[in-house]
Amino acid sequence: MRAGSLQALLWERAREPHAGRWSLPGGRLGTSEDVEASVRRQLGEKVDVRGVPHVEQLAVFSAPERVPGERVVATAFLGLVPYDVDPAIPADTAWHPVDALPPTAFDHEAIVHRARNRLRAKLSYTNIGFALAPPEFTVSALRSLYSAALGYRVSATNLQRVLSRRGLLEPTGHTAPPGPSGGRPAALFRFPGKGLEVTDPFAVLRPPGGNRPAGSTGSS
Amino acid sequence: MRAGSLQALLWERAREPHAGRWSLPGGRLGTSEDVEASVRRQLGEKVDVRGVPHVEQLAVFSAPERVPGERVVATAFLGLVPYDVDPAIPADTAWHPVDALPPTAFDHEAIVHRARNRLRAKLSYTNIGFALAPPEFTVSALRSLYSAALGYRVSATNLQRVLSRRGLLEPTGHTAPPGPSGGRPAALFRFPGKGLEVTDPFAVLRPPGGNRPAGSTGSS
DNA sequence: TCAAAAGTGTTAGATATACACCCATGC
DNA sequence: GCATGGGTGTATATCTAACACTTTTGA
Repeated sequence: MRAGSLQALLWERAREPHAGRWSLPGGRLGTSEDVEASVRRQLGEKVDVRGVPHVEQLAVFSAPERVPGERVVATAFLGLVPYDVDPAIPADTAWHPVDALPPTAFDHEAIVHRARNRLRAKLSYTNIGFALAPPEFTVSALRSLYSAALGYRVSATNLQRVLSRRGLLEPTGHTAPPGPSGGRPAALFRFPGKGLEVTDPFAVLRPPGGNRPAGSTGSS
Repeated sequence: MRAGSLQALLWERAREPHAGRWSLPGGRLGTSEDVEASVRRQLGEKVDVRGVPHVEQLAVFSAPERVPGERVVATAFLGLVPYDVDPAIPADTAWHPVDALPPTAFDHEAIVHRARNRLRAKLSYTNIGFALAPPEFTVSALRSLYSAALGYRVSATNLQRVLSRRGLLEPTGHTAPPGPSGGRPAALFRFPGKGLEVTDPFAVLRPPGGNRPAGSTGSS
């Protein structure tokens, strides 16, 4: 997520198969780590990205011919980095807009699009924005973020109201200086939580009584 | 799903490790099949359940010590069978209520609970009920199904209205005969679609315009 | 004083639950 | 006729998008 569009970090393959095409960073699972630990390790070792605020499983891709040669089963992950973080990445890697990917290797385009859909869905009913936003931000910066990720124009007015109602916007008391052409200085906010929370679990078909007890999320 | 409660098909382990405990049906992935094909094959071969209307990936379980001995990575699935189907299952397998499981092997209890949570969520925003209901059903039968799966009392009145609005209830024109104590005969309905569809994708934070084009689901 | 950006008040629409009331059948 | 289960009509509550309007700054 940078420069006003949702972007994915891809790595240009030097060797066959699919030399010259772009692929997602990844690697083999070690014998003493689980898949999430493995993803975080690969991100650190291969593209030097650390401290990713949120990582979650997407799906297993296992079609027998998805990769030439011996069958490879991949567990795909969605990992999110705040838009103000710009890690030093190797020369053969680059960020690419998710809506205009270069030629990709294997089934990695499908994986990226699946990740995008997951992100879009969770922006609506969770606090997942915390993983894409800097520690402090203005509502209009958040509006740009949501617009870029969702693919349609989001109103800052209503975004603030919806997120405030859910307790996802905490004023820090600070303000950001206005731009060169003036304007009222924007208040700065933060996300109160640091982990993923489901904020609107009963979007429809809610249980009777309408009472929504305070802390009732949990995902087993 | 049978006898008024959500149930899972488990298999009693005869051998160590975890002999006597109950485990989910499963097995190794073949070299020429993907994970979904493998799941359907295992269900057919091991517990003689075929034609499962809906199967979906849950998550990968990969903790190094989840199974004694050599590390085993499992891709867990949620599979649903209509409540009127009662396949002939082997002697060492049985249906168990998801809310009162017997001692389970490995991390299978966590997997079952995760599956239950996934089902509960999707009952609210998809047509996943089609996989649990018979071809034709009354609204009150559907009410029992939803109540058992969700764990709270669902009103038949409102269930009918909500599902009708979404186009998920199609009258067949037939009626079911009343019970021995009388009562108005119930109309029979069917689910129009046979595959999973997201019916309420924009529960919150919907895009501007409010126009929800007819066929806009898709999950990549 | 004016333009620009931020933020608030208010309205209207959609969707859901709750509950009262009517319908059709068996005894 | 009356009990029983099925189905509809009608509030009411909640949440959201839309939009007008006010606030605060720089030139």
